[in-house]
Amino acid sequence: MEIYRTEKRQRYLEEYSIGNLFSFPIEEFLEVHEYKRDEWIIQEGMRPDFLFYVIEGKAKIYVTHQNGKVSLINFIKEEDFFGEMELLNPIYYTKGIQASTTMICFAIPFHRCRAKMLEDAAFLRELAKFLSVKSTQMAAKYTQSLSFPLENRLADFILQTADAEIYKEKHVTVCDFLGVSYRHLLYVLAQFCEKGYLKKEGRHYRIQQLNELEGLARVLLNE
Amino acid sequence: MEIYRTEKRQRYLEEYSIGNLFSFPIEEFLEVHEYKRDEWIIQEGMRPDFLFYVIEGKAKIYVTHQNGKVSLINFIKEEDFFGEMELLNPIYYTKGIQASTTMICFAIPFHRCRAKMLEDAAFLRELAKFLSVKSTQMAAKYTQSLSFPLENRLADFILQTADAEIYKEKHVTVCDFLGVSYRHLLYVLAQFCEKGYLKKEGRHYRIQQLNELEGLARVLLNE
DNA sequence: TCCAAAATATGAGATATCTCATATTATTGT
DNA sequence: ACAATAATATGAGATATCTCATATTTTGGA
Repeated sequence: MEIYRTEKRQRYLEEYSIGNLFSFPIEEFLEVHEYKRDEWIIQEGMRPDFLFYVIEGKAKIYVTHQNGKVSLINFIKEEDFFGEMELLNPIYYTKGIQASTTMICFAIPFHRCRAKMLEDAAFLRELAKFLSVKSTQMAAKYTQSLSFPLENRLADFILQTADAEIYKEKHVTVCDFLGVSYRHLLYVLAQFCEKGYLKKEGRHYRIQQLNELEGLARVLLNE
Repeated sequence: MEIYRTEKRQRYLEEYSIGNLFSFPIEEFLEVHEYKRDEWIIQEGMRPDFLFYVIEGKAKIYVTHQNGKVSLINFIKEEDFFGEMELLNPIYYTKGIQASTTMICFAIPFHRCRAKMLEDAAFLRELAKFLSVKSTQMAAKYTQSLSFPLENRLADFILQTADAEIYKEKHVTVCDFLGVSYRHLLYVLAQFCEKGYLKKEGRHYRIQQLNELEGLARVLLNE
């Protein structure tokens, strides 16, 4: 982890202003943190000292269950907050946050800003909006996972993450995210290839029949 | 649906004050609504005109999927808000809300109060807290549903809903809530009886081995 | 009071998904 | 450059869960 100082910090403050999210001057309190790929930004079970706002990069939210299974709850991306649970709730079991690319965040120290933030309607409105979307998404994911087999959820995931017809997510990550075993994921990917929806090219997959995948993903839609 | 007027309204305003959730005088705007058991308070896909706050009773949040499957997303109980998604988000697919007991709510009309509420730090702080808990709970339910078989989640549900050692939820409701088929729910209940955890008494079940059920439920714990 | 609808119950067979074992192939740190 | 670790791959057998069919019982409303 690296904390940007002086000019470098200043550059980020100017380029990615979040002043509009607050009705008090926030800049002076902002730290700019950089995390490397795979670095743990927040350890599971530990309380962070900052509210974070993502400027660049992606991260993953993990939780470990008693039986040792790990769930990838969600991805965090540009313009998301994290650490907001700990800002609002004195008691909270903190999830682990791991950078999946190099990540640059604004870090707002609780000890200097908690009171101000909790009094600021502009900020709280943004935060409530963010939380309402988050909660809606989780509810959607929850009901989808109960109502549809992997086939549908995987099709959706492939479409969301594919880049120019190439799908190349790590199987291990996808298993944690979609909550299925490695074995089963490979079965369903193999089915997609058999049916001609995908074509395996080395360690990647090329989308061959977009329509079919869209059809499978579409039934999830609604909310 | 019945709207309480004059004295009856006044009685509820006095007995269940929510003035402390706002920093502006809210009382004058509050309507007091009563809904009968099984009545739909909000129709799926329709936008409500009020933010609701539950005084008495319980309700269920439903969503219908394209394949016709219905999911019971969650229960709403005393002191919960609903309609807050529509307050915050101009675009939102509204879930259906159905009273499961007689329900009495404060209804805060959007057209008179939206602006005030969205400027009120005290209210927004409460709302953000409420949403953060909701989102955390959904995340927990999501990962649990992916990581544990029905056995564990049902044990937890039985313990949470049993009243004086008697479990008597409707199977149909439980299926929608836990996202399993009717058939499978009955299988697992039958197993619990075979193992002696439960004893069937007419249409109810009596808890016989609390410890065993707690053991099954405990592995969900964490967050 | 009676009928239709809802809820409960159970069997049989299918399938979605898991666990475990075992190889092979990348990737990473020293 | 090499060894250790992580990721990919595949088979075989188990189990969690679903679908469909069918019967009985309970319940709400005309």
